[in-house]
Amino acid sequence: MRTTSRETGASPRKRAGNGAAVRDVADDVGLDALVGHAGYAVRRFQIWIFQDFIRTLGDVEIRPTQYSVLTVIGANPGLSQMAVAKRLGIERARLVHLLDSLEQRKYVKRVKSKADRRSHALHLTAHGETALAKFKRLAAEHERHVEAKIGKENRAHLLRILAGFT
Amino acid sequence: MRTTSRETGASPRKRAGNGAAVRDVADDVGLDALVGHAGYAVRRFQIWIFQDFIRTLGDVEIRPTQYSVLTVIGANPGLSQMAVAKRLGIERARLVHLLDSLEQRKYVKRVKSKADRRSHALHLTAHGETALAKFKRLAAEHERHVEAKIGKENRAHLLRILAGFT
DNA sequence: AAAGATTGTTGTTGACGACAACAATTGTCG
DNA sequence: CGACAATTGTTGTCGTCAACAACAATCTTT
Repeated sequence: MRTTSRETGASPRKRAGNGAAVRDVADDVGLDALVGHAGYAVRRFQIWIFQDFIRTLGDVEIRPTQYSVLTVIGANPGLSQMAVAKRLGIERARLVHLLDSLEQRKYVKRVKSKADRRSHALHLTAHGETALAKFKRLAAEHERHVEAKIGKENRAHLLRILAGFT
Repeated sequence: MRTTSRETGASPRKRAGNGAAVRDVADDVGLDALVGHAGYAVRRFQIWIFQDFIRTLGDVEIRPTQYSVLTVIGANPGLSQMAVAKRLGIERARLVHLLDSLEQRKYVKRVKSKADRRSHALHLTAHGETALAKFKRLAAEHERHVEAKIGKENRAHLLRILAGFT
C-alpha cells in the first residue's frame, strides 16, 4: 500500500545485487512528532481498511460508500434522499450520483413520494435485496480481515471507542 | 418500524398532528448492519479528526498532509522527495505540488544534492523551523480535543492498537 | 396569496490518490 | 568502456470525494 515496489510478496531488497551496504532509505526515517498523532494513525488505518474492503468486495464492484447506502436503505425502506444523506454524513448532491449508479444497476429504485412530491422514497429492488445479502457476507469476510490484522479484542475495543461516531 | 407517513417532518420544531414526539428523521434511522463495521466507524472518526485539525490549524493555514511533510523534513533534514513520499505514503507526483506550495511560503527549500544530481535534499528554512514549532503547539492542542472527545485513555489505547500503521 | 424553507438536481472548485510519460541522471552488466 | 535498465523529479490526465452555489419544483408558514 505504501510502496509500489514491494507489495509483490516479500521481496527483501529491491536491489539484490549490491549487498547489505545499501539500506532502503524510507524504512528508517524517523517519524518523531508524527508518532503520537491520532489523526495520522487513523488515516493510515482507514486507507488500509478501505483498500481491503474494496478488494474483498471487488468481484461485486461495491465500494464502501455504496455499501453503506444500500445497507441503510435496506434497513429503512422508504427513506428520502435527504434522510439517507443526513444519516450517512454525505452531501445530498453526492448521493444523487451514487443513486444514479445504484439505480442503473437495478439495486435501488426511486419512488415518487405521494406525501411530499418533492422527495423520492428509496427502496431496494428484489434483485437489490438478494445482492445486499451477498454483499453483507463479503463485508463480514472483510471484517475478519480486520480482526486478523489488529486482533479480535482490539477490533472490539476500537468499535467501542468509536461508537459515538456511527 | 418506520411509518413512511412521517418523513415530511424533517424539521425538528414543527409538529405534525400524528405523534407526540416528532424527532429529526435522520436521528432515528436504524443503521443495523452498519454498526459493527470497523471501516464505517473509522471513516467517521477520521472525518471528525481531520476537520478538527483543519479548524485548529486554520489560522496558520496548514492542512494535515502539509503538517506531516513539514514534520518529517524537520526531523530528517536532507531527505529526498522520494524518501519523504515513501515514508508518508504519498505519491511523489503529489509531493511535487505540496512542496511547491511549502517552498512558495518559504517553509521549505529544495537543495540540489551533490551526491545524486537527480534528487533534491529537502530542508526547512529558518522561518520554517519557527513556524513548525508553532504548528506543533497547535497540533498538540488538536490532540487535546481528541482526548476530550474520546477520553484520554481511549486515545492512548487507540494509538497502541494502530501503532502498526504509522 | 406571498414569502420563506426544503428536496432533488446540476455544476464548480479544490484536495487527493493512481497512472503514464518524459528528461536528466545514475546504476548495472555485458 | 558503453549500451541498457532503473531511479528522480516533473508534468499531465483521470477518477473519487467533500464543500458550495444556484436552480426549479414543491411544501410550510404567515
